Amino acid sequence: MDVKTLCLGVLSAQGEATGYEIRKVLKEEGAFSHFVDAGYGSIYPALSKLSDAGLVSCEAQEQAKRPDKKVYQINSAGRMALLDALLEPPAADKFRSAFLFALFFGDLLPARHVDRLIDQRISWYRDALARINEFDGSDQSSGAYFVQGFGGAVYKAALDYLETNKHVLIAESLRAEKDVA
Amino acid sequence: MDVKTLCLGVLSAQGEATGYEIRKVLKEEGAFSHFVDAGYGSIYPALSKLSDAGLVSCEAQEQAKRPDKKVYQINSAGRMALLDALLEPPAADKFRSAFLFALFFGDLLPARHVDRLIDQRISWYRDALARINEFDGSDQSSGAYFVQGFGGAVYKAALDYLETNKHVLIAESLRAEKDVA
DNA sequence: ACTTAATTATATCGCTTTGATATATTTCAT
DNA sequence: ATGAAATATATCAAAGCGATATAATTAAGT
Repeated sequence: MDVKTLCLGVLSAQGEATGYEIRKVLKEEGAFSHFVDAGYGSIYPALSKLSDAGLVSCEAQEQAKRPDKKVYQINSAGRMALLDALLEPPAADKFRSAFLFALFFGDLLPARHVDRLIDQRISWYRDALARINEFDGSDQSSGAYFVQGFGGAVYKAALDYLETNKHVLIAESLRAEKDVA
Repeated sequence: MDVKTLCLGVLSAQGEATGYEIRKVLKEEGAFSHFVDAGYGSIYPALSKLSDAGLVSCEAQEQAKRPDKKVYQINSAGRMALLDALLEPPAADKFRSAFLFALFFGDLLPARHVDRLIDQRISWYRDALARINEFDGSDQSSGAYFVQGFGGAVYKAALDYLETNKHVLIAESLRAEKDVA
């Protein structure tokens, strides 16, 4: 997904925003953070290009002794460009997990390490689930609500699986360690 | 996740392989394809670097009228490097979905389009689920089995959610379209 | 009251990855 | 026999990533 489109989406949903604020929505506590990602290195150039293309307006507020604060806002041409992008066939979902890659080789690793890895991931998923359920559904668009529900369902399945099956893998891992000794 | 580590992992699990074969395991029907991804543009340079660093051996088989076929094999230094990499704290899981991003703005899109998007994603998840369940658990390591189970659980949750909640979103979308007309 | 840490905010830069493309042969199906 | 798909390596521009620099402001800890 093109970062320009992501920026247009955020500006469309949130009204005006700075690059800094856009990154927060895409990467940190924001509603989009669960399924997109973009850092400063792509957001700032994207906003410049959008501004050059006339898809957003940029109001530079002068500030004493620090760089101008640039507040961006989507315009009607930008809204059309966003729609065009949304109507194109979306790229395949992409899931990457260094955690699962490591667990795949769990047999080579100390049981203690595997145990810690899974525990950390369990608490990560717990946090993510809590974070996604924070949003109140009532004031959202039906699309946003649907997406939130999807995320919740997937997180819950991942969490349940880890909690239910953790001990099986650990037991196996401990058994393998004893065999070596 | 560094592509060099991914290559070491595949070579460790599969024995000897060419760059072409490694890509298949990481990207297409392979066991790793569900949670990692790498193209030729990163695999070939990674294999060269690994070879330079003495972590894999490379047997170049001369072939008439086409470039040498380079068969790589992990060695003991490579196995140690893999272990080192696996013991490091794994990067956070990353999930990206242009599909969910589009659905977030479902209210702006024609109901027919939303309908088609969801149907496509349902059949994608059905395929993925079938593909992941193809593997027979009996001959796998316990780590691989655990990872396979995780993938299956998550795919199933995603599929169930889409099938159960699709009609709600579509109904809402159709209602919105009538309101405009 | 004082200092430390976190937050706000923009920007750059090297490195890696991506996605597409080029090339050339063999194998399989029609 | 002809076209399509698979095998296999390689390169390249464009994009993105992660880390870092800068600098002021605000919140928190002691």
